[in-house]
This record gives sequence, structure tokens and C-alpha cells, in this order.
Amino acid sequence: MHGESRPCYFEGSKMSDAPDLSKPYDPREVESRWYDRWEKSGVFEANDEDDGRPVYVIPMPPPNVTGSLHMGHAQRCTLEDALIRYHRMRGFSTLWQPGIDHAGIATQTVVERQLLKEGKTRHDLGREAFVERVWKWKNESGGRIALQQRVLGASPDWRRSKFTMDADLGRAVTEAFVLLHEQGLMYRATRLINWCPECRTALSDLEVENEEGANGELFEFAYKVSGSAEEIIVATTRPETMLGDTAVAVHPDDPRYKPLHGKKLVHPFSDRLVPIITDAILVDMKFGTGAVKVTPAHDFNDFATGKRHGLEEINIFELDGTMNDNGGKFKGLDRKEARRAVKKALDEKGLARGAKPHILTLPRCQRSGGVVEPMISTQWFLKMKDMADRALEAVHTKRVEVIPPEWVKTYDHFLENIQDWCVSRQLWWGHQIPAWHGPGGEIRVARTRPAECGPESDTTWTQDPDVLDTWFSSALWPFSTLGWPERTPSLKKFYPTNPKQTSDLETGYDILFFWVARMIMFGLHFTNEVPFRRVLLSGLIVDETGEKMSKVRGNVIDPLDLIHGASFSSLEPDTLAKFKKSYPSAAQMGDGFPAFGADAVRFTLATYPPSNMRIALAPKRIEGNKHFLNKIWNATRLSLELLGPFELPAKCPAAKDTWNRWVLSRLSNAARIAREGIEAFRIDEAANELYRFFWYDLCDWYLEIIKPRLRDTTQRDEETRATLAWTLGASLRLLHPFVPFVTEELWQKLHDYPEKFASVALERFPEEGDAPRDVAIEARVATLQGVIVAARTVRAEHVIKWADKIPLVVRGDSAALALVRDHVAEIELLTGSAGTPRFEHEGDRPKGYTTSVVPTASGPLEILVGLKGLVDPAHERTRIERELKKLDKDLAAIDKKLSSPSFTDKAPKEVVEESRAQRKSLEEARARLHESLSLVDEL
RNA sequence: GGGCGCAUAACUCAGCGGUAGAGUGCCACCUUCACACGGUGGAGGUCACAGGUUCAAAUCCUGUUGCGCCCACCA
Repeated sequence: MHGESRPCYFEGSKMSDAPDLSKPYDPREVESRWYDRWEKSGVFEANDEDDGRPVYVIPMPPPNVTGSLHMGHAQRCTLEDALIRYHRMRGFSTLWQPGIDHAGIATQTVVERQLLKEGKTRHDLGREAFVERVWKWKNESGGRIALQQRVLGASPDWRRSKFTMDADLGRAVTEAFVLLHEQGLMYRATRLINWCPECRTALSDLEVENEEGANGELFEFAYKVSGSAEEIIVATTRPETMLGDTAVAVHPDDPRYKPLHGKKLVHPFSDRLVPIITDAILVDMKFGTGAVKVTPAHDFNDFATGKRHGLEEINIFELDGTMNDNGGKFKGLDRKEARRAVKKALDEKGLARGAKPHILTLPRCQRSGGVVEPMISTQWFLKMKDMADRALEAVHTKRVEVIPPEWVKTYDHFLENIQDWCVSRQLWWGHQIPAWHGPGGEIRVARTRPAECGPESDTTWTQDPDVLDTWFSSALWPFSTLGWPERTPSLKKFYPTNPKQTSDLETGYDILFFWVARMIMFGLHFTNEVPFRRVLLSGLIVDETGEKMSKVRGNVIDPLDLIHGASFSSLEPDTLAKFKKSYPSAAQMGDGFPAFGADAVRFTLATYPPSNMRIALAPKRIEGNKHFLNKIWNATRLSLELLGPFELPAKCPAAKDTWNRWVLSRLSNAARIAREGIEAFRIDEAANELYRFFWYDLCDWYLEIIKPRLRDTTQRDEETRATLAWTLGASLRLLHPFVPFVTEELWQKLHDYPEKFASVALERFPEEGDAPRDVAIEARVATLQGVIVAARTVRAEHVIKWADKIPLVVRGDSAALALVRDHVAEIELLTGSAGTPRFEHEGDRPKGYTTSVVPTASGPLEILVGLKGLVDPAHERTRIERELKKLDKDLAAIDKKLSSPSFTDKAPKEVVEESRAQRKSLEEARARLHESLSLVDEL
């Protein structure tokens, strides 16, 4: 066994603990070995040499399962590095929902949830204590994140960035805000905004999620017309808001209400009179009673109506969602209690007119899940129109390429309908707004506390207590992390202001609006340049049945469990039941699943095409890919054994032998497909081709063929040894981006690094031209393979044991025979023929032989296998009849096609010719089968 | 209501104008000295439905049905 560890150095120390290749592949052992070495050796370090090559900027992947991540640093590297890092990271960013942690919003949410469990809110703690607690949690959680990073092999950059509010980022945020204000784009206004009473903050439109299909009721009640017995009945899903009603609207053309136009209604709980207004925009005559109550302060449509008619806006809620003074006797009740109480009170006054069930959509806060309340509030807004137009143009002119392009329409739709962005948040964790409020209500926006505000101790001037939406700072990320607003060398070098430079962004489509679009807008606005040139939007991971992962549903699968293995026995019975329902293939795996390893998980994710919006994670598929890694492991083990002591060739060896030329040609083809796939962001195509090449070309054919050659002790086949070494090395280099750990482990066995540690990650990624492509050889080998498969099929069909050798005859004209004649040895080896196969042009049919036909470019080859004494004649008859039936079907189809004059006249000549040739070979095959049918009797 | 996407073998998914593909699962045989996480074969699909374009359609167009997502929303 090739057990001794080859000399390999790392930072001056020998790798004496290198594993023995004679052991079976164990992902846990392999993967625990490499991470630290990569880090210490500088594989992750940015390539800062300015050698004119394009620079790729790759964002840090989200590191953990809590939803929080840190994005303080970008990866900067050359193309070669980028290819590798891209893949190393892809497993991440598709597994975890990306979120931005510039201001630590996710962390803040975690802490708020902790407080909730203690029966408190952040307001009970106070601003200072709360912020301190968030710090504490962040620092504590660091350790856990670190572990997960190590296992997955992502960049360690995050460790260098402290979990602190970065001063430079703070400066960039302030600068951006002030600039926008100076340019008149950032303004303060009082508007109806989305308010989350639970978080007690304003939200942007994007942070509101709609819950569909909520059960509610449509409640009807009457307003009495002032000074008359008449009434108008209105319907509402939110009766409590009637306390803020300042009008009832009807359609101007509605005949039912024409007599009432201009009259006033009596508000049952207040002494104000409510006018009847006519409004064709708000009112749909056909819906309900055709009359609508108008609450301008708590509904977006009503707000707009109020503006049109100059109605009073009466706010009835406190910031925590309870009734304020305007609620009159209902003051202090929360929204639900108030609803009940108002309904009851209306009923007591004889105004209730019944209720019916109604399905409605509830707007909910993305963070807390609380029902969002439209509230009138003074906030900071950012004008979006012009920025959006530029961002649209950038994508349309391909300055930014969106991949897959299907997303462009979604992007367009968002930007074309964009509303001004409410950027202020009444939270305590984040970048505070650089505005100062004076005693007389004056407001100063400035980079630092303005002189006219007086000293810090002057409490009449205070800084705006609000912080910015976390996505505001995130939008600055591409350049704020490079030192902007300073014109730093990093910014100059890495930010793609130079058209020669290229940057890619890879992320999930769920933050296309939140983050990607805003980075493009801010990039163009502040730097006049796009922040990256290509955006790859990958799908989201969902469970095996296609459902979104959710804790409630119990279908969340922790990628670390997939990597390390997990046991079902540790789960509660109903948790397990839910899990098995969501992952049918895992349910069949017995008492859990084994450790698949990070490589297998990563490779599996790489095989899903980016156009897949949803990636249904099937553990079985991961298992299959782990088998592939095992295959790589064992193939390398075999190769090392066959090679003995050897030197890895520095370049592709020149080969004469058919099989050597063939495998190099296939390698060249695989390298081409892999490169093309990666460059076009079709990682799946690259990964699948490498899987196919390694297993089917290299293992199933090439290794089988060369085994006896290299084991032959009478002669040393240097050409084949060099070809094997080269091909294996190139395969590992090709595979490394997809399966970094196992390839690194094996590469170190192939290659001695005499002085300092180096990694396969630093080796060149193979190209098509590294090895010669030889299409003619590939065709010849295809013929050989056809012959071998035909003989093997006969074997398998007749259940002939391997130990029983089969007499073999190959017939054909001289051209076709010439192809295979030189490869008797391989045919004998792989078919288990009895002695050397016989080759002949024509001749008497040997008794008891069965026939199959292999079509080749130079005419058909007939493969005759002697079955006498080896098989049951009845069995043989069934087989032939089955094949005939299939042939007849194919023949009928092609005859139908060829007999149609429209086909022969109109189809391209080559296509017609091809069909004719097909027909011919089918006919021949049929004739031979008929022949062997008669041979059955001879058995 | 507007937009986008998906419906292909038992399952998870490729293919996207020229005779249906992969992995897993299934069946048969093989413990042949890299690997049973293996080998050799095999079975299995009128490519959701209905029209249309074309010599030719899983592939292009129209419509229908079912599912998913996004945006906007009905008082």
C-alpha cells in the first residue's frame, strides 16, 4: 500500500499527522485538517499586486444560522482566486438567508426577543442598557460563528473585524446622509407611514410583509344624517378606526346617495359632524353599501382621499398601539380591546347593522410579526426617483449584468414604481441621524454638531434620537468598506471605476430590492460608477417538498447537521414526524443521516442551476455526491499505487497510445466545459461535467484499461504513467473549487512542496489547451466502447458468470475492423472473452452464436457471442423478440418520416441523409436479429 | 388586481426545434487484488391539458388547469 506520507511542509513543520490513504474516505477527518493551514498559509489573503489583471470583489458570505452576519470586509482577489473562493462560498450564501449587519439589526432583534421572554421591552431597559446588552450578545455569539466558519472553510476575514460599530463606516454613513440632504434629496416630512407598534418604529414599505388569508369580519354600522332620520350604512374590517373618521365617501354617480350629497352625519362618540363627500377614486359603487368611512390618519387610501378633500387627520393611537385622547372613553385600550368595545357601544346605540366573515390580508412587521399600523408621523425620507432611473439605465445598458436575466423585469418593476424611502427608525441600535433639533424646532443637518447648537452640555439642542434603516448603510457597503469618502488607494484600486476591472456579486434573490438595487443606486449616486458588473442571484434553499423553511413548520434543516451527521433519536416524536414529512428521502435513511461533509454539501448546491428559484434540499442527493468523493479518494489511492514513486509532470505529456490520447482529449473537453460553466455562472454545468468525466471516463474506462499495463512488472510504461499522473492532477485542480477539502488532501499526496506550504488553491485552473483534444481518437474509442458494451450486454442479459469466458467474433468490413483490431487486449480484458476474439470480414455463421450490431462511422460491426452451453435458448428467444419489437417501432417511426414528401423536400439535406442512414442501419440490425432468432435452435 | 416563474421516469432535477437525459430509488448478476460509498447490465416517461406555427415541437406561439413567488390592494 502506498501508505507512507510524502514529505510535505507547512510553515516549516512536517505534516507527520497526514492521514493514511489506505483508510476509507472520512469527510470529518479531511475537513478538520485543512482550514487552519489555508488560513495560516495565506491562501485567503487578498492578492494586492497590481499586475493589470481584473480584480473580483466578492462579498463575505453570511456565516451563521441565527440570521445575523457581518459584512465588514470584502474579498479581493484575482480571477483564479475568485473562481475558487466563489465556489468555496457558494454553499454559504445559498444556505443562509443573507442579512446585513452593519448596524446589527438582526442582533438587536435577537436581544429584543430575549427581553420579551423576560417580560420586558427595550423601553423598560432604557437606551444605554439596551445598547450594552446588544454588544454583549454580539461578542458572545462570535465564538459560535467562528466554529461554523471553520467547518465550512470560508474566509476568516470576519475575525479580524471586531464586532464593533466601525468608525469609518459611521463616517461614511454620516457623509452620505449630509450630502443627500445638501442635494435636497433627503428631507423631513410628516406623512402616513408604516408603524410597528411592537417595535415602536417606522418601517419602509419593503419591511412590511402581507399575511394572506387572515380571518376577519366585515362589520356594518350606521351613521345618522344630522337633523334627519336618514342614515348611511358603512362597512369596515376595523370598527375601532371609526373614532378617527372625518368623512363618509360615496360615489358621485351613485343614485342611492344623490339626495344626501353635502349633508353631514352625526359621529356617535364625539360631538363633531362628519361630512358626506363624493369621491370616484376611493369608492366602488358595487362594493358593500357603496358608502365608505374615511379615516385619513390610519389608512393609506383614506389619507390620499383626505388630502384631496382637505379633511382633518385625527390620530387615535399612541405609539404602542393603544387609544389616545382622541379615543374618548376608549382611551388606553389596545387595538383589539378597542375594537370589541366600539362594536359593543355601537350596538348599544342601536347603530350596529350586523357582521359577516371576511378574509383579509394583514400587513405584518418583518422583524416582530406585529400587525403594522398606518400612522401619521414625522420622518426622514429619501427621494428615489432620479436614483432609480439611473439604476434602471445601468442594468438596461448592461453596465450591471443581472444573472439570470429573468430578474431584470422584477428589478424594473420595483424601480419604476418606487416610493420615497422612509429611512429613519425609532430604534436604538444603528447609525444615529446627523441632525440636531433646536429649542424652536429648528433642524440642522451636519457632519458634526454645528457650532450654533452650542456645547454638548446645552440640552436645548439635541441630536435626532432616531437611527437609520440598516439597509441605508448596507447600500454604501461596496465603497464604504474601501474607505470612502476618503479617496483611498483601496477605493481607487478595487472599486470598479476602471472599466477593465470587474466585480461580481453573488447573493440570494430575496434581497434584490433591499440591498442589490440600493447598492446600485448609491454607487451611481456617490461614485458615478456601478458597484459591481455582474450580479448572480441564486435560489433559496427550501425543504424537499418545496416548502419554505420555517421553524413553525419544523422543516428547518441545519447545514451543520448535514455536514456532521445527525441522529433522529434525539428529536421529539412530533418534531421528527414533521421533519420526515418535509424530507421524505431522509426519512428512509433509518435513524438519522451520516456525516456527508462540507464538500458533499457544497458540491450538491453547486449542481443546482442558478435559474432555480427554489432549491429543494434532498439529503439523498447529497449522499450520492458523498459517494462521488469516495470515488475520487479511491481512484487517487489506486493511481498512487499504480504509479509508485513518481514526479508530477509540469506540463501535459505527449502521448501516442490511443487510450492515453483519449483520456487527455476528454480531459481537455472537461476543462473547457468547466471553465465555460464557471465564467457564465453556470456552475451546475461545470460540476456535472466534472462528475461525469471523473467517474465515467477516468474511472470506468481509463483506469480499468491501464491497470494491467502499469502492473506489468516486465516493462515500464512511462507514457501511461505520466498521462495518469497529469490527468489525475488536472482533475483535482478542476474539482477543487467544488470540493476544496478532499482535493487539497489528495493533491498534497501528488505534489511535494519542498520549502513552504502551498495549496492546490494556488495552482492554475486547467484550460482546454493544456491537453490536446483529438476528436478522431474519441470517435475510435467510442467504437471500441460500443463493441465492449455489446458483448457485456449479452453477458448480463444471459446471466453469464464472469468466470465463464465467452467466445467472441467481430465481423465487419476492413475499414471498420481496422479500428478495433489493434485493441484486442482491451476487448479481451473488459468482455472476458475466451481467448483472443476472432476478427473476420465474412464467413459462415458459427453455430450457437448470437448477434448484436454496433453502428460506426465506417460501417456496422457485428458482435457475435458464442452462447452454446452457456444459456437457456428460451431466454435468448425472449430477448431477441423484445429487441426486434423495439427495432420495429423505431423503424416504423423513421419510415413514416421518410415517406412524407414534405420532409424529404423541405428538411435540410443533412437531416434527411442522417435519417436515411439511420434507417439503413436499423434494417441491417433487424436482419441480423432475425438471423440469430434462427440460431436459437442451435443452442 | 398586476407581474414573474414552474409543471419531463417512483423521488430530486437537467435539456428548451431534429429519434427523451442524470443522480437517487428499483430489478438481475458479480465479494474480479482502488472503491459494495463498488462493478456490469436492465426495467421505467403519449415531457400537465387543448389548439396553433413548422417537413419536424418536451423544446416556439395562444389558451386552459394546477402549484409557487413578488408587488399592489378591496372599504
